[in-house]
Amino acid sequence: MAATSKDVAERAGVSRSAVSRTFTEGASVSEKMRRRVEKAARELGYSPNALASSLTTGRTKLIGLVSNNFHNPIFLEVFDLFTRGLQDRGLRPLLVNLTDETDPEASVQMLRQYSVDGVVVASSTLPPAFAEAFRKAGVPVVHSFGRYASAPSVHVVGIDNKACGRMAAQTLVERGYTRVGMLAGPESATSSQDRLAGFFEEMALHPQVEVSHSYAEAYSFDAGRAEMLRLLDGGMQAEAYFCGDDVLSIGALSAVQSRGLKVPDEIGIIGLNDMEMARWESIDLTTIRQPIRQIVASSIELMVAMLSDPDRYPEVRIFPCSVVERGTLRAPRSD
Amino acid sequence: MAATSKDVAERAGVSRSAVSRTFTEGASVSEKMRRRVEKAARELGYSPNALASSLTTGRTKLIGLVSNNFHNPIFLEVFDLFTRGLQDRGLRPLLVNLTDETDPEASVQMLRQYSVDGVVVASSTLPPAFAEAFRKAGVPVVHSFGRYASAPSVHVVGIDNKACGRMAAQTLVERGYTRVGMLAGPESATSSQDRLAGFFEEMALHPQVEVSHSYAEAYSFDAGRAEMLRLLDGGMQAEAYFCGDDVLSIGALSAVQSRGLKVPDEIGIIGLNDMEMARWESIDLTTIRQPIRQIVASSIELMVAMLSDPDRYPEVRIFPCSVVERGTLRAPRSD
DNA sequence: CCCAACGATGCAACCGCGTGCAATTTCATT
DNA sequence: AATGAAATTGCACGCGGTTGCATCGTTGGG
Repeated sequence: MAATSKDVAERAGVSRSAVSRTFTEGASVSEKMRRRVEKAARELGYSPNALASSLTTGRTKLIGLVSNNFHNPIFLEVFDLFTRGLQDRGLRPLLVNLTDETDPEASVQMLRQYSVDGVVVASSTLPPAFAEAFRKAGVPVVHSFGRYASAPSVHVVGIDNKACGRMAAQTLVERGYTRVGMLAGPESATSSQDRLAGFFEEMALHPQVEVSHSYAEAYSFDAGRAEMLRLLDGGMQAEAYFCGDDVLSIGALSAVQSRGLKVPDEIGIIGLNDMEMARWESIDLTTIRQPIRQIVASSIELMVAMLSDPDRYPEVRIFPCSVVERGTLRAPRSD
Repeated sequence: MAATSKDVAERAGVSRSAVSRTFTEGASVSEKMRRRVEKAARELGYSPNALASSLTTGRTKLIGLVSNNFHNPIFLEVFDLFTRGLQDRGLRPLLVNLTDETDPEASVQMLRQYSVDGVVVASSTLPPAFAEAFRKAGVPVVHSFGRYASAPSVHVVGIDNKACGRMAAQTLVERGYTRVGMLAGPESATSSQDRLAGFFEEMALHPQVEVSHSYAEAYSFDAGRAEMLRLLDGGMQAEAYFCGDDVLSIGALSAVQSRGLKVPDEIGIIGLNDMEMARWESIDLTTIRQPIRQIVASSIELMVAMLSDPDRYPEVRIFPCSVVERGTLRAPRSD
């Protein structure tokens, strides 16, 4: 169906090498030859087969984009940023949706079969071991939104989740809350574990504060709402909650509202992410801002750097987060 | 780096053909040979290079998944469903984000360069011509959420947007509204155009109703909110609005709330999609349900069918929509 | 016991392209 | 105009697999 370099060569009356060279950056071709080949190519609607060429060059420009967060709206933006950023650099994202049923090992093998040049794991819930599996297979990998580790074996770009947990704790303490809780994401998610650890670590410095915690089943509105309803109806209500993610916060707010409680007077909420919805007047969520754009941009930079130097020394890039004050926490004590 | 069939062949003391055959479904290999090859393959961590084999088989199992709706949360679910559905059938989605800056023609060429077996265009806003460009290039294509056409040149799976517009109109008429408006999505989107056309068509049968319309800049919360604010502050307020999509509806609701108006007493809203948020108690949106799962599942079925019969006669699959009654429209007149 | 038929295997060509190398052309220089 | 260097071109091989065809060993039926 599609024209090959042979067809073009014949039509232009030159060798296949010549065709290949006119379509190869920096190859030695005379101006006359190039024009001749390009004319023939145009007439035949030819464009080189990227896969065939990858066989000899060893580069496919395919990047595996693997994630399991297909329910958190924040990841739509993440996918948007990743796909655009990769496209802008001539790279093609091969999307992998890692559900609970899919075998992680199979995904690794699949991406190797397709000879991807690199893999970016975009997930705040997958364990480091997953990204490491790619590294072991010799594939450049960067884990975005991954777990911070002091001695990483793969590139990690994200935030310091523990520090965020502490930050949330400090904020609640400053506001004078004395009975607080953390409504974390799924227990298996590394981000949940770390945020929770930081939260408790900081709270340990404030023994006057009573601390509790529980887990939502997923990073989703519904899970946040369900868990908050359970807490409220169980009569275990704290004065304020740190929710592990904005989606949980917003779900929780809906639950609070359903039970007729006033925010922030009767119950306080602080989230994490600063997703677009957090700004809505009807929500007005106090939250900790995670710099998504920077994380994605930095991940892509790192990936591009690894393509030219696959053995680049593993690096951790942590971006600072900060509290965005809105209306779901009461004002700081002015004592 | 990675082992090749030659390596495996040498190690097992057989020919490369034998290796190829043990990894090819339905090839003639003795049980003894297969075991021998599999052992060597296991020891070397070999798995066949999908790209190299595609060179001779002509199939890559790559499917271009192109969209430009990276801001409507509904599409996160769409991507989730598509990626999982494709994966389950051994197909790999190559994701293409079609922004305003990217040249559509370049995308077509790019996907051809990667020899994708097929393309699914998942977009409610792209014109039919875009999908047709793939067809012209000889690539199987199905346009999901595309424009209904009586004489399609490509496969289209989706809903009858005009009928939805009429359905919304009827619903408002039944509720006794006499001054209504449509808050449509971007003017260039085919779905906007068709929903609007249907809306006006139906309203033409009810001359007692005063009808107006305007466009949001995008299918997004913010755009819906902004446009509704403009309408309210311009004093052009109707009694009820049909919003072209739930995200617009929810943005509009936020605007209505900001201006201190009561829903549904002072202003009514009906949306389209029935996204998860529409069910939230704090939103409780009356809307028209679009059967996303069915549309995606059907699109994938169609794509798979086209892979074995590329010249399959173009087909349009339209799924019925229905009104989901919640709390943002007043009760029907009981006259 | 012989021969036909069939399944298993290897050989070699090919898929579409890149690239080292040698041959050839071009061009500036003397 | 002759000469040497530099630029251009083509040849042939290889990238990792697949597959038609010929060969070879088995098996089964007469």
